[in-house]
Amino acid sequence: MERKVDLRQWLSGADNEFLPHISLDCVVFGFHDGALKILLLKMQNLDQLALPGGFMMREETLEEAAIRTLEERTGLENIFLQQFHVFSDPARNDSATRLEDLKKLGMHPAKLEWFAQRFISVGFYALVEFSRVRPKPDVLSESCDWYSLEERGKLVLDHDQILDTALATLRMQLNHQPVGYNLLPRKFTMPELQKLYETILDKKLDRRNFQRKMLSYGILNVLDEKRTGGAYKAPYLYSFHLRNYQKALRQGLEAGA
Amino acid sequence: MERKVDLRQWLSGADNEFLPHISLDCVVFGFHDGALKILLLKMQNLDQLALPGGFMMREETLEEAAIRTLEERTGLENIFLQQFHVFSDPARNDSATRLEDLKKLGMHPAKLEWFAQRFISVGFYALVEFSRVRPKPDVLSESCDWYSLEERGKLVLDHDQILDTALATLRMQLNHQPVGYNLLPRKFTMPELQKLYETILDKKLDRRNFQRKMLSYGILNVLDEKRTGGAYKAPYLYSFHLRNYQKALRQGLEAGA
DNA sequence: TTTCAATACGTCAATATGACACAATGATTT
DNA sequence: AAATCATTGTGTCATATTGACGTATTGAAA
Repeated sequence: MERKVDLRQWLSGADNEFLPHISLDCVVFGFHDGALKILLLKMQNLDQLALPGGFMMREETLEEAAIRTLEERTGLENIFLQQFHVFSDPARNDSATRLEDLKKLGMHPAKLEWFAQRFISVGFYALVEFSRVRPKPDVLSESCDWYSLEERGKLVLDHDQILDTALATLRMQLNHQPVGYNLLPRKFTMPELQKLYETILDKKLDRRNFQRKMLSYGILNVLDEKRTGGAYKAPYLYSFHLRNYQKALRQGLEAGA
Repeated sequence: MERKVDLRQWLSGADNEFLPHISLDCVVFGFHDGALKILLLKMQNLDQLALPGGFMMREETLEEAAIRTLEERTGLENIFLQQFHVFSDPARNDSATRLEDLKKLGMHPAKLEWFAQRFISVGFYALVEFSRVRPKPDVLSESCDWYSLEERGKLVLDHDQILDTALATLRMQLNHQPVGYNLLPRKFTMPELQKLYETILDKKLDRRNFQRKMLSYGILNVLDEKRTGGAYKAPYLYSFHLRNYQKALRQGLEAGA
């Protein structure tokens, strides 16, 4: 029988089911209104934002811990995620004010000890379909919401660095991971796909050349539908040809070069 | 004052200066005789080979721990290394025979406990210049030597998987990391560079097109020397134009496509 | 001196790329 | 109902890049 212990239970006094010194932080990417968004938590009574994170139970893998964490935070199952870096600076979480903040939240001193220890944090990035996410704060936070990359302020601890590394990784793996498939809804238009590439690569691409190259890979199905409702000419809808897509990713695309 | 505690000291009874549950394993790549080699340890009294690994001291980063480990194993300083994956399967190091083996080595029961715990291991790959390495076994092993990828047998625990992942990572990052610079001696010939690419990518490349592409990047200095001594026509020697090389890597080469 | 096999340099057709033109569309405005 | 509009779909063309291959050169070995 599986024993599920979440942070709320644990904070309320259950025995410690987590491995010490190891944590994980997730950069959850979504794509909405032509921009990359990330999921951030606002700590209770504080003006600081933080990446959703968690700890590892004694009998699960890092990936299982990340999935557990993200299912709680997003309401989604089968989340695509990749670990990308371990952050291990001894000073990364010994912020002077951090424990004070937690004490203010009324945390029991015995539990404060847990947060006082040194943590090595494994960074994951997750790709989710924006519209399907139902953000839910965790015990320590008062809100969980989408933020665009520009409007985020300074994040807690080294979370800015984690986010930057995630972005750089996403950029490097864009042609090797199913980024489009996981960030876009099942049906999407070519301009939407292009905008996604432009956002991640942070550069403009030629509309016509982009389309030519994308179609040449044979990873897209042109659907017999158009996206009506928008202004001006209605673009075709596409979906991914999953088998060809995965095959092409194994070789590595070269889109946006 | 820095306090250095190595595995030997620690095993001999010093206080535990290592973080629990966290280990690291290094895949050290060298290039010799036109083939990729990796550094492996042979455990005492056992026919098993293992990757060089170690633990993390309470006040160092993962990278510092890996460098410390590798300096001991290779005699080199300034080793190029990259973390590439964390291996966290709860069952990865609960081999039935493993503790028995360690007991046979005469390890103190108190120290055996250390090895009995669950470990999350961070995988690093390192690129070194083969000829400069002076392999040195650690306390638990009787030898430390180069092996070609083919002649290695089954490795301990999940080290086969770690090695395979390192290779796949190396292949993917070949055009983004200074692989040639770190694996080859300062002066090298074009055929040597090509063979390196062919080995890592595991495919033949056209000699003339490879040279054309490499030279087109402007990352190589043609030296006024040739490699004499070999049979037949003496090839030119090259060295990397470090500034251009690093600039080109940031964009990502496309060699061997 | 000849032979040899590998290196250096070059050619060329096929393909891919980057930059741009123009017609078609469907909602909005007149 | 017609004109307008910004965007989308398709196509062109000069240039650059690629892949495949040919030939001359070199330095050691025969």
